[in-house]
Formats: sequence, structure tokens, C-alpha cells
Amino acid sequence: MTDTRTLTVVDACSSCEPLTRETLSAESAVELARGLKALADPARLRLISIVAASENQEACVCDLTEPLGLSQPTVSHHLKVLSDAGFLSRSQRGTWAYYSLVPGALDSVSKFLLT
Amino acid sequence: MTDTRTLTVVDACSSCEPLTRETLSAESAVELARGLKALADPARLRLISIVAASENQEACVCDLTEPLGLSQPTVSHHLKVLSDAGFLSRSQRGTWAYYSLVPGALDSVSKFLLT
DNA sequence: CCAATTCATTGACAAACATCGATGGATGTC
DNA sequence: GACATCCATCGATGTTTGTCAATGAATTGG
Repeated sequence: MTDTRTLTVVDACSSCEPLTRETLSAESAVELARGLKALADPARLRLISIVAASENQEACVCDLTEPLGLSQPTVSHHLKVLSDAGFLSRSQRGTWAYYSLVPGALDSVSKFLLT
Repeated sequence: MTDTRTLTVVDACSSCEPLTRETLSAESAVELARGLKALADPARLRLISIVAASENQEACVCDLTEPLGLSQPTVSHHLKVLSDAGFLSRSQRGTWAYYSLVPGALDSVSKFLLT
């Protein structure tokens, strides 16, 4: 209920200067660390990579478990983390859940790290 | 002894294409996640930010504990994590340990995330 | 309508992590 | 030489995280 988890990395990054340009407030730091934490996992990096390389820039869960070598619940978990952080978007079509890259999300983090 | 922890993010990033350009191998993913994990912490982001904004792009531990509001051992720990990952370098002068940004380290991660 | 497929959620567990207080090694100062 | 300052390491502790098996909801197909 009292969950203010609506801010994604994209929001946090677009509202601030690059990391090395001006001192980071404690609040911004928490927000940006949340976004980076979502990326800082081997399985999640590979998920993004595979989604990006897939037909139509999207992939369903069943296509992702095998290349990752992880169980379906674990893959679903990682996809949720990436979605919550704003890097992936989910669209359900029938039984399948298709995940695709959110345009600009990675770039805003990238820009934030650029010196 | 048998510690192969010599690879930094810079090495890992410069040896591979951007995340969304080609499928990431399991090994590269681990390597790159290690680097991102070093950045994915509010205290460490602020450390980098403060160091970058300091005189001569460097700062000693005693100047960093107070703005972060963390104990000296904790700050030392974070600085070690960032050094091991290749984002900061340490140079001792007398009693003081000065930490400074490693040129290009953040940029290589940035380039890796750019779509 | 029953069976099969796809996926998210839950609960559990071990590993990793952030933090601190205490300690000790260096270095500089009186 | 005694003392103070700066800093890294150690040990302990509570929290977060990655993973899976089990379960159940929703959809599709015979």
C-alpha cells in the first residue's frame, strides 16, 4: 500500500547529471543503485542480451529458460526484477508472456555513467 | 594463491561488444555483472561522485566518512570493492590513502550498456 | 470438459552482502 | 620514545539475494 516503488531508473537518470559531474544526493544514490542492482546479475544481463537479439526484439519465458540453464520460476523472477526496474516491458498474448526492451532505458543508465 | 581475480571491468568491457549487440556468453556475463555489482550500491556511487568532485580528482578516507555518514571501516570496505573492480586506484602518501578515479573505467561500462 | 502448456507466486534455504566495534600496523609529531 | 592520527583487517550480525520445488491461475487444443 505505502509502496512508492513507481520510480524507474529511466526517471531517476533523466532527472540528474552524470555521476562524475555533480555530487550525488543520498536519495538519488539509492534510486540509481536500485537500477544498477537490477543489471548487476549474470542471468539478467544475458536475458537482456537474448531479448535484444531475438525476433522482433522480444521473447517469451519458455524461450529463455533453456539458454540460461535456470528453472522457469527463477527466470520469471529475474524478468520481474528487470521489469520493475524499467528495463523490460511485459505484454501477454494468449498463454505467452512476451518481454521486450524498453527503449532508452539502458541508454539513460549509460549516459549517467559517462564521464 | 589460485586467485584469478585480476580481471577488471575495464578489461571485460573492452573485450566485448555492447550488451544489446551480440549474445553475451555466460563467462562474460559473470565478469560484467561483477563490475556492475561494484557500482550498484548507494554508498559506492556517492564515493565515486565525491572523489570526482574533489580537488585533483582524489580524496582520502578521512574526507569521505563524514559526508557518507558511515563508519571508517565501512568506507574502507567500499573503497576496496571499487578498487578491486578497477574503478578507483589507491595511492598512499604518508599516513593518508588517496583514492582517485581510474580514467576510462566508467566509460567502458557506459559504452557496454549503450544500445 | 479434460489434458497440456505457459507462467507467476509462494515458501524455503544457503550464499552473499552491508554494517559496525574492536584491534593493530604505519606514519608523523612533540 | 610516547602519543595521536590514519587506515585496513577481523569477527560478528542482521539483511538481502539467487535459486529451486511445489502450487495454482489462465489459456489453448483435442
